[in-house]
Amino acid sequence: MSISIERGGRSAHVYDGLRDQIVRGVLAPGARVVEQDVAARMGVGRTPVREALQLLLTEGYLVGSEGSRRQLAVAPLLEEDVDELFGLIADLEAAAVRRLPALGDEARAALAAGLEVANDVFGATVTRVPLDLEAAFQTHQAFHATLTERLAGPRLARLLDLVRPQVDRYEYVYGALLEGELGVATREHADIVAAVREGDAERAEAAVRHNWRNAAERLRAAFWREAPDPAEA
Amino acid sequence: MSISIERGGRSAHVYDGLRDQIVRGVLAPGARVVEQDVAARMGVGRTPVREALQLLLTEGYLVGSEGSRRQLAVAPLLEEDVDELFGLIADLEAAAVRRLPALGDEARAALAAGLEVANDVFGATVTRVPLDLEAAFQTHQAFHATLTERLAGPRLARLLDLVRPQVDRYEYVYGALLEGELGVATREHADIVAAVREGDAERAEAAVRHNWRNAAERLRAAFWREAPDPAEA
DNA sequence: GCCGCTCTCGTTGTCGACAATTTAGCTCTG
DNA sequence: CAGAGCTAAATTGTCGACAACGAGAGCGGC
Repeated sequence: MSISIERGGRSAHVYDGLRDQIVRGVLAPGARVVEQDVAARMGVGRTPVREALQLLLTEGYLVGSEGSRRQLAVAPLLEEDVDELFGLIADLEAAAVRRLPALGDEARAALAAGLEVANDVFGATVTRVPLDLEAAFQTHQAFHATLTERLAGPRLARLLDLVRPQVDRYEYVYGALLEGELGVATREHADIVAAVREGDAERAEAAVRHNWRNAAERLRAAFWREAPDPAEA
Repeated sequence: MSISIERGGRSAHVYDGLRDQIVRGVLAPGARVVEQDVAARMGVGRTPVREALQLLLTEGYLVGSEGSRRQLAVAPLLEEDVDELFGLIADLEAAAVRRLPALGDEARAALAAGLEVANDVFGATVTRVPLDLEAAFQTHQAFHATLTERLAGPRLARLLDLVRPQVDRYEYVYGALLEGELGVATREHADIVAAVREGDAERAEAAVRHNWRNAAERLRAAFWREAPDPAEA
């Protein structure tokens, strides 16, 4: 799914479990995270936990209290971060899409086809009632993963892996509020697919930016509507 | 040299020491890094070393051999990475500069003034003979740090901190080869300063991209001239 | 009753030891 | 002499223990 530590050690297991719980809100923003508790809960020693925790800290899922002694807590979701975060992911995906001309013709066609399938799956998921939020979340992730996985070089892919799950946190927590508006996202995705198919990098980049800007707008509207001051740890 | 020194833990000490040695080429690309060796050399246990190593791994200074067991080595400097890396730092700085209008008038003036000073210091350093490579390296870092430190939000600043030192590796190793061409960089910086002073975000962004594109070009020329195949771990 | 102090507990930082697994060298055989 | 198998060293993953530091509760003084 994401960066993941690959080697099937306990570190990776702890990391995956904690990250999942954070993204999905099981571990609430602001909740304290204690090494020993996690170790006991996961059935491992403190060393793998420590390793996973450090990774989660550098990736921004956890924040450490200032001081020589780090006190870890789940990073809060702040409205003022939405702009920067969504602007960032837009810039990064735009950078990936800009490399569209570097792809060969048949590779580009394959990419467009893959994107179309991914968007169809996403569209089918979000129109089903009742909405399966988890499925919508995953199929949406799949679309954007498909978009960049063959366009981004290793460094850019790293940054995308770093930023995207943080965006996912916002999308997941507020996904339920956006229920009626997910069809719009499908149409925006279709614009991206069309631009990719034609190999028009400039238009594709614009479509990507448009998509993320609107996503941020939708999200902020939901913020304001539901939770004027959500988590101010 | 960075702000990060005083957060006293042995972890930080090991991290700073190793990163410095990698950026400055003391630890050659491809060199293996063994926990116990580092621990013995730094006079600490393996735990802080392990922590520092993991950080250096996630930041891309080290690469791990594929397999269940991670074998760490200093990441190689490859010519084909130059494009992506410099394109990435250009995108990120451009994203920061794009927020220029969000700054107030007096803050913008202060930024322009600070940049001018930084560029003057850099210019004075690179025209001195013989060239003090270390000083040139640091004053160049200082200019770009000044440019983004008040424009970038925390997330963007994180990504910049992540990418910039990797660019620095290339600049440091090949800085000696660029000796005669550093004056050009000073002029490119002056363009950035002028655009910032006038608050012209678009022109500033273009100047930033121009600067990095040229830097990549200069670097690649040096690569090709001196080392057709430098470090292929 | 409120404020400050102390003391205990909680939590993290660090280390050494042990186990597992890979790697490299060595020997034996064809 | 070459190759395969085996053994030993090297290196990493993991754990439990100990020490240091901070936080919060309880206590005493004002």
